[in-house]
Amino acid sequence: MARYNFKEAESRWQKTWQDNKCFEVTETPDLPKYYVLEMFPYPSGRIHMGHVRNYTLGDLVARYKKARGFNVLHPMGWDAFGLPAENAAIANNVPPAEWTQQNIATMRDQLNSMGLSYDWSRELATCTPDYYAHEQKMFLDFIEAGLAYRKESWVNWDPEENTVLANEQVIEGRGWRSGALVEKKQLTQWFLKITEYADDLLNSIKELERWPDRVRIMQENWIGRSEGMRVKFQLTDREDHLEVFTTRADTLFGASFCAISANHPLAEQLGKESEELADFIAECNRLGTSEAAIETAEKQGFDTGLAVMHPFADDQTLPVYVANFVLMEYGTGAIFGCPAHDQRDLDFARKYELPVIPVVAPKDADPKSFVVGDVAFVEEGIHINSDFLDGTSIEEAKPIVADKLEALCAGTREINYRLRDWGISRQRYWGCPIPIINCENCGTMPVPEDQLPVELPIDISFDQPGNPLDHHPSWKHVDCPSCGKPAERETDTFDTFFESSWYFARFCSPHADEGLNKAAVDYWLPVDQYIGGIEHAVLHLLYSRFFTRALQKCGYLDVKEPFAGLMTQGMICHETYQDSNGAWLLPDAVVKNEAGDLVTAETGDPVTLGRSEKMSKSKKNVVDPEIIISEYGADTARLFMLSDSPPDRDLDWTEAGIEGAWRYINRLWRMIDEPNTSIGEQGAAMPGDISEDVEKVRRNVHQTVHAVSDDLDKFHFNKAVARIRELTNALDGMNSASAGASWVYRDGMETVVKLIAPIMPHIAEEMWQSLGHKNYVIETPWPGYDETLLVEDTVTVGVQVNGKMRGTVDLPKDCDQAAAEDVGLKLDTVVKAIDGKDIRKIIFVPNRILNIVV
RNA sequence: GCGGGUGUGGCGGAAUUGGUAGACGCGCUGGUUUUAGGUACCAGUGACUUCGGUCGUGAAGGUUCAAGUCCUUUCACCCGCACCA
Repeated sequence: MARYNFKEAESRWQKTWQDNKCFEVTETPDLPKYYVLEMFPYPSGRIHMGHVRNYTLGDLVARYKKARGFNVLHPMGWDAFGLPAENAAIANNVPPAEWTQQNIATMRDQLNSMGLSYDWSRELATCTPDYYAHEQKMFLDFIEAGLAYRKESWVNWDPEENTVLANEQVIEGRGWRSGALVEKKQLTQWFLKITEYADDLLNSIKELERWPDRVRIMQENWIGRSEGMRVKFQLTDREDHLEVFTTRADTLFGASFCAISANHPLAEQLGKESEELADFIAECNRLGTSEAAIETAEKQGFDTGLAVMHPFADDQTLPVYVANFVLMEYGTGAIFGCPAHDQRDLDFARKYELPVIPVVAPKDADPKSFVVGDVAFVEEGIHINSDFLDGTSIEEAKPIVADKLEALCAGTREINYRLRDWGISRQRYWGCPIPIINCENCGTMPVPEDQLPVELPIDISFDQPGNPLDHHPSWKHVDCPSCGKPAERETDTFDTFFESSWYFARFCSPHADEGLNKAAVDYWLPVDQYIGGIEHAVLHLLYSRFFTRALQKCGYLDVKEPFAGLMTQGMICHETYQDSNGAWLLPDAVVKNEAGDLVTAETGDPVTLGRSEKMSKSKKNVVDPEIIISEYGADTARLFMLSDSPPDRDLDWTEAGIEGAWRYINRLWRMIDEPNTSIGEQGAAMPGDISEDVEKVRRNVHQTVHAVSDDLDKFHFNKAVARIRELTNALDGMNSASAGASWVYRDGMETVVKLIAPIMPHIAEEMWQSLGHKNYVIETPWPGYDETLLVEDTVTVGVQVNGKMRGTVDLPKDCDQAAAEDVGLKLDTVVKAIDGKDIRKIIFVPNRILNIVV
């Protein structure tokens, strides 16, 4: 028997597809289009299992839709700007451009070895001027359209390296390389006005019907629309007042303090007068800029000594604190604290011994005795201790307070968003230069269009800390485009989310001089199916949605939503291993000894098995896809990726699972190479005499096509695989010599080949050829099915007594209750369970269940 | 802290609208062929059992003739949080 030679076959088919340009497409208006896109990778060096899963999913969809007659656009490119290239440059002294290009070359080869159906003629890399030139133009158009502006904003600052740090570079409040305490520092940066679209982005989420609910909810929460009040608190002994945003103005009578952010103008002003306060502010600024760090830090405050008047009671004053949990970015950067009904405020009040006055009590509670302990009362209730609000519910109270505050000119209704404008300036080298020139006389000048692109210089050095663009000898020195006097280029670059916010559009016309060719973009967009990691649920996807709107406003394209369908895949997990010293071990370094215990391959020392976790370099629980592909082939890897877990769930990588996939592929091959039933002639008519058993298999073929099509449409890929396996089990088990069997076997095998083609394209082509076909599977349409063969004429119905299963009966389909009772009541097990008791009721659900209640 | 998600045999997972829990695969057990081998094939495989049955979908309640599925409470784990991509 000839074993299936995957190595030879896979590279041969990959070459065939490429040589024949099988996946290159053009706009064809009379064909239905389908744009399937996987999130393009950052060229980190080698592909990892997450990529393999992502691209296998995309390829399956692309090939399936092609078989169903769509004109499928399926491109691939490289998200090539980013921090790792700079880190590599510093660590290994390789220029980022070179490092990136090498990685792209390696990863392109790796992707090709997976047999993915990409139109490589559309490949792009975001680090090439040919790509980023267009986004510089877009940015200038955004400024023109009022969608981009400059303002001061906070960054993580490493005082030792004199450099800005990313959140991931801040480890426990210290710089990852220097170990210096990180500070917050203010810089002037560019922002895109995503908040201008806050309502539109929020409302349109409803229309994204083919997006997972959880992503939609996450985006809704991220935008965080809240209706509330901006309330004025008059400062005592001062002219000015404090403005506070709140969604719970109804709890104003329970206010016991006000707190402002350490970065609030008032805090800064007071900090100049008090050294102690300045120290406290500095301490807050060491917390880092991430929301998680701020919210989880212990609540701390500093009493400014100032007080404000309660808007409803002149005689009542509240102390004003500077607090580390108040964010300047949200609302007005100031809050009023109502400890009884907000846990953070309560923690704070207990710490600083501030009064806790309950103003909402549960319906059945006694207003006089109701107290709040260490848990804030945040549920629905009735107002107490609240003057004119007493007795009202929260929802009733809100408009009453709002009217009152507005009447007193002490507050206004306001809608606030958690969403902040998108800061796009990065103090980094390896990114797209921001096309701006700063002139002492003329100010901030856009680079004139005829001077675009502003190219990133390649001759840079990382010898000194900070941004290489800043210390490049000549790059930043230019003449002002307006007055001609010496000026300086902006040395910041764009956030790399900038590139990924429009690449899906560039793929439609990857070589167009104008960037986005209107006709091409109109034809292909939106992306019909976008596939990628759940980790991008908010930022990348929200930025892209905003960017598309901005591009629409500037006349680049005519769609509002870039991605009509979205599928988010789960992560790849693997068991973890540690040696006796607690050091992590690669799966390769672990073997089973004779006793069946896990030991290190090298020394035989015992190994501790940890639970399966997301594959990560730090825990070494990684498997290199390249090794898997060379050992088992791309089809095996692809099959395994689709077999067990549904796409949106985490997937456990196991050696045994891969072996199972590999065995199945060999079995498929054997079913053509050494079939149990002889394979009927190609194109022969169906013989008239087909035995009952064989007819059953024939039905199975049609039922499988129906079920698999349905599963693929719903992205239930693991179920589709299971159903195909069931059909192959049936075909393999036929083992008959009749003419009818041979005909059904060929029909079945041809169907199997077509069904597996999107999953295991190489062996599908190979089998197709072995079945005597001269064309390619990728050119054949998806199989159809005969409706009349889908329904069985008998069904198995469960028989229960008092809801407990007691047996099953085979009944003609759609038979009536009397017929079912006839058989069901005679079952031994049923008779026994009834035990002579009176039958009170019989419930019958046709074709499903017969339940006898006694 | 806030937000989101997951939980079913030894394991990954199936299970239309509430209607035969465990499809398909992995692993394991026994057997056959005798394969140099991780191959192939057949049978079995939720737990307990006095072999009559009984119990089983993270836990505890509830609704129902009937609950993995609906409701309430609760536990555990995972992910995101704006300069990683």
